[in-house]
Amino acid sequence: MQQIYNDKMNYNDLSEQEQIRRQSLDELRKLGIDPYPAAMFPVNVTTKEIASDFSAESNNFQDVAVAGRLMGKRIMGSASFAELQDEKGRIQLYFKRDDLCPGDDKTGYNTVFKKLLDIGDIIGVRGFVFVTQMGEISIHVKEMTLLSKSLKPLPIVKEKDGTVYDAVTDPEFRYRQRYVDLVVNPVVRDVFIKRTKIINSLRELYNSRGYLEVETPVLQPIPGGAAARPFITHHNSLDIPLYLRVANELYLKRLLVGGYEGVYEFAKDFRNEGMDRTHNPEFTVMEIYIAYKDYLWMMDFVEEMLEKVALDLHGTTKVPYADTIIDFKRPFNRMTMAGAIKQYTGIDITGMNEDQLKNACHQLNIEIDETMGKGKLIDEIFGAKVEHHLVHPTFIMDYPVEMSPLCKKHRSDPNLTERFELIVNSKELCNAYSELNDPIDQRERFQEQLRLSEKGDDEAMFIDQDFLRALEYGMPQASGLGIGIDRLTMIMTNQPSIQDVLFFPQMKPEKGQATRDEAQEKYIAMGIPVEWVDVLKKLGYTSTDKLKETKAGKLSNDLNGFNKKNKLGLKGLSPQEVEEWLKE
RNA sequence: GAUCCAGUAGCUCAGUAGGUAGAGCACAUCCCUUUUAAGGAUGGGGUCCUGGGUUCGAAUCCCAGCUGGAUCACCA
Repeated sequence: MQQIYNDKMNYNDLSEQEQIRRQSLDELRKLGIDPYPAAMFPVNVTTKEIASDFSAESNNFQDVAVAGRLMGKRIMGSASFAELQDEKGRIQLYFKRDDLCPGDDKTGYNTVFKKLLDIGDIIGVRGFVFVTQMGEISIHVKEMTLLSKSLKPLPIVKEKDGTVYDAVTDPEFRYRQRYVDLVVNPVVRDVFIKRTKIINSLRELYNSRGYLEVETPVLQPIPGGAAARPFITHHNSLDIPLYLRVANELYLKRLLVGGYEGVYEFAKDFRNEGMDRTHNPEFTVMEIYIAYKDYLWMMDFVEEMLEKVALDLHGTTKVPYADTIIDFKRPFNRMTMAGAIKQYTGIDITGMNEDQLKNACHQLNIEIDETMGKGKLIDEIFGAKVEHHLVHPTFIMDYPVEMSPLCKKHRSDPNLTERFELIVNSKELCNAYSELNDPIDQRERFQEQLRLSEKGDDEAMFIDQDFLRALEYGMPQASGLGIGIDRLTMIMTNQPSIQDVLFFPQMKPEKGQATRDEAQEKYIAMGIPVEWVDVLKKLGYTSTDKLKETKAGKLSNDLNGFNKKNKLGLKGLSPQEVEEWLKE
């Protein structure tokens, strides 16, 4: 045991169950069994294939090899049943002592399987498939190989007739240790399979149209394409600040200038803003730009893609979400921004100037501040009074020009832009434009953003001179679209929180290891032997500063007492030794 | 950022007139020897989130903090 733990403190820190598993590990090695063998295990079938294709009549699957995690063990003397879980599902294993160990030596069953194998261990088995008296398809195991020993006990989740017992539900546990969540909550694994299916479904559609999947920079000198606060970083050899992208729009449009007629990217974007049920600092957006199209064409295309995703995933356009069913059957509802506001507030904002809009906000009890321009005021009204009504897919079109600096002016009203958002479940799911390709207009819009920025809007866009230069060479008319993939996944998989569709949602760092290791060096620098550092921390001397305020006599007493009480077996300390530590 | 709720065994959770910390599953030992979340018996396992305070005595009451969740604000 000592060889496994270079440090006895750590061993004592382990729970009883963890200590027992480490002892089992030791005993396995003594029996000549490598708990982490290198050789491949030749799996020839999955549990799902057996479950769906086995029939007693055809007597198939008579030499199967499956591998997975041991999820349950029921020992009945010389016979045992166990549950094996692989990626696709679970199957029952049947062990019979004399079949597993045909000779005189029954160690393989009595010791290895019954005693040294734990729930959570990864094993491979060979055998034949049969049906038990209870009617359960099972594998009669003739050979078993330990593939990877598990040292931490898994939470035990059991299920009977669709009722789950003791399910792991603590969100913090689930998000921080997603690997455990995935093992014990198969539904969670399924959500992420669906997420990939959604992305594949969209990609198939785009590729079938001949659009090109591309990659553009994540590190950008100017974070353009969206109004959002960026993360900032620094490049050492160039010695310049770089920003993590908030959007990839401006780069994809440069590619239209370059002559590609349809480009798309599934992009991770980063925004240094609040976190909640629908916002994570990094998130995935699909952006696509198609030359010679306009936003009206794009609306039809969005309907086509979302209907396809729903059908590919569910086989129907009707998708259950929370208490309702969202129907992605086309066509979707279409309203203009002004029309929607008029419908839900009775106020017609058409043609209003900034003061009139501020009045309207007062009238509607909407809080505003001095930094807000026309665009932001209208958006406030929409957000406060309209958005929450829009549960089923609804296009909101023709946004005011002030809030859409990258969008072409409306062909029949210069105060509006050719822009739409698709609102589903009261949240923006898609955003699309007839892209602005007039370089002079674009320059003026950027300058307007600059004025907003000077007014105090910290999300206003920067001027990207290279982008303007690209537009001056000429960009074809085009329509562009962004879809929030995380939110789309939430809706399509009926998940209430963005954290449920991200494998590793952003969390506050766990306190512990990292800081502890850093501090350990400080203790050692004081001349304290490594083996005493953990003892000090256990006694509450969590910083070296705290330590220096303590008298050497008391300290050596405390340390020696702890050593004795916990039978650590460390060599006792003299007060003189301890005094040396505290000297500077 | 504001308000509310939660934090007790590996997991799910009980536990207040303040008075020695509990259950189920898991784990260990023994018995049983073809089970279906669960065969039987016995047993081990706890920083009751952390730090203060009140008290003879705090898981429990008070204050502060940490972590998470919910709602709101912010997030075109």
